[in-house]
Amino acid sequence: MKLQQLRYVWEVSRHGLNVSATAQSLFTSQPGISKQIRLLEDELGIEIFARSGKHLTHVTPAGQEVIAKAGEILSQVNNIKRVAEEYREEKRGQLSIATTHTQARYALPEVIDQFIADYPEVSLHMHQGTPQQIAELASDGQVDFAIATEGLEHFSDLIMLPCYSWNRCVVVPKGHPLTLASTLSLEQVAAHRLVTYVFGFTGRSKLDEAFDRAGLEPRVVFTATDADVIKTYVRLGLGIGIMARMAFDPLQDKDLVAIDASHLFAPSTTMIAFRRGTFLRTYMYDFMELFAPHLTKAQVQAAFAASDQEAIANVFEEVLLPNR
Amino acid sequence: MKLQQLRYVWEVSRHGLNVSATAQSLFTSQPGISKQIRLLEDELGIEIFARSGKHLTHVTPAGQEVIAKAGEILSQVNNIKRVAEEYREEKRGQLSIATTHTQARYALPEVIDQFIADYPEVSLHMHQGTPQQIAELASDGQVDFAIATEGLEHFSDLIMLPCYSWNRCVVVPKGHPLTLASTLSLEQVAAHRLVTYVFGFTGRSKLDEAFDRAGLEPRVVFTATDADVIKTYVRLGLGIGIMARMAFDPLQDKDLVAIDASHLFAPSTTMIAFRRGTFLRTYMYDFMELFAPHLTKAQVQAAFAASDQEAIANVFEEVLLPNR
DNA sequence: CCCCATTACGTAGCACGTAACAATG
DNA sequence: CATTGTTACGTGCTACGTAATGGGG
Repeated sequence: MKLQQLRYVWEVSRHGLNVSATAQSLFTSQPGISKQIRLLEDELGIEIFARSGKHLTHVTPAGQEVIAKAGEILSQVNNIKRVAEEYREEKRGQLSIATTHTQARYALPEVIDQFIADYPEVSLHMHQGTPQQIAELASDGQVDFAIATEGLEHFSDLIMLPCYSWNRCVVVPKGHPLTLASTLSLEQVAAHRLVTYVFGFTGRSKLDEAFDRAGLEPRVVFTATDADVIKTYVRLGLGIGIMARMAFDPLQDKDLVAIDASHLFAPSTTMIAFRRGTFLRTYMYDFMELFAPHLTKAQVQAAFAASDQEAIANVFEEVLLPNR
Repeated sequence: MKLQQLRYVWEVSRHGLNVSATAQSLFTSQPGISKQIRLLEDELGIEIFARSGKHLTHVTPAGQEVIAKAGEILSQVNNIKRVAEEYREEKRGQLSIATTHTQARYALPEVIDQFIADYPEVSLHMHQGTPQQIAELASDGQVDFAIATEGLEHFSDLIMLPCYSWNRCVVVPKGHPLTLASTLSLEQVAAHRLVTYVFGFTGRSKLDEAFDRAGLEPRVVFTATDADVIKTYVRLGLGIGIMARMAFDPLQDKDLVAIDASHLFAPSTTMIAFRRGTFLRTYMYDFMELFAPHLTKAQVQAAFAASDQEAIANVFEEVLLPNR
């Protein structure tokens, strides 16, 4: 059994059982892969892939298990490489983060600014996408961290840690009637046409819940995946905006007014997630701590040891007060 | 990075950093191992072993982590081989069990008898030793199962499952004054000289606890690691025996009398343990179920998923009533 | 008929063994 | 001086690439 054989099997399975495509992506020849897989199958005495004539049709049950374990092995191989990097050059390496617009635009800039000051030799890669895509990237090991508020729950191989809690504000043009109200009520909000996040983005679900519970049916006339677009359409008079409070910039948004709405909606918690069982570099721990000061190396490693999300939640019980 | 390189590093570390000895045990040449380790170190850019002149003195911190991960990988490689065996020939393979005299002599025979009837093609290996040795064998992956009543607790990479609870009897020669007592009391027992298990064997600790709690100081005049020796010395009149009830054989021990003592001591629970993260063959699950009928495949896999021993204990709460 | 996997074959690289060497306790 | 790890060197195996072959949809 060779590591390459395991890698080939794993990659072929990842490429939809297309050996030619796999060969291209690995910059090698396709007969080479075919042969190595055959050799592995011969050595093990089982078929990993079922073939009909000259096509791979599906993965056998035995193959499923072999591939899963091969994945584990390849992941550990990566960990070994990382350990080596860590000891060889502590302050050099790569950091790949996948996140949503909201985080990238409003939460991360100062963190990243500090980080590149601390680690000028670490090359940083940011991927932006939907919460779904973000979670998949982290789960596949293509990025080190996923940062998002929603959509990370359904990946059992991700460890999710709470970073900060936040709430919403209602955004209206200057002089809008709502600015006269002393305290905002859900009914007042529901009376207007709304511009807010697309479902599945940036805590949108908490919003729907609140209206639901109050028996109100909000007239959402426009949805976007980020606050910049929301603000743009509020300016156009399409409706009032509901968005993350941190996305309101008093300097740039002088023509708008943000009205606190934290008493109307349940707070959302932004999470950072990474693959269970991966070795984290020192600078990765430091990045987390920069982003969420309670995520010290010791705390994170405690969460590592915890088996499920419930146990992790217990570890961080007290730090989830809304602060933005 | 090659699997062999990882294997070499792992084995050298297991052999006390003696490359020559490692080479012998692996039936290969020692320059070969030296070279491959060097190549791995070069590829990773770190030293795994610290050298003084021509001797390996100790493992570097980086090496510690690399070796740990290499161990994981080798264990997964083994799992892959097992998966293949499982699908290739479900009813053939090996089963290695490490256990104590008590289990081997009194609890296992009928189980093994049934097992070899069910799986004539599985070659069975029994290792006998102290609870300590047993746990180490299982923890190193040298045996599939460890079966014992004590000494398995301190190995965090072992999953322990409760098999059955049992209690003790007092064994005396026929006609001994204690046979006249209606119900035995601790005081009565403590009045005699005792022959029982060595500390750390077969639930000895529960015995000491009971006397301690009653403020009694038993006169233990002889200790042995197994009941056969205990019975022998009871026959010699050295004292009265306290041992597992199941170790009294009404047929062979006609010259002795067993007096139930389950009301005097807390019950002990015999456990079966195996390494976390190893693939178990179908016949291994079946063996466990033969030994302890509540250990069905589903139950065992539930325990697999549980993170710690507490969680496992919860799974099996109700099956721990003394029954032997 | 195109796409794709397998078979055939030649080559370059490398793992491993033997032998000689060096350093340590 | 015995033990142990490293260097040197030769060889046989094998992984991989190119080219040719064969099956399926």
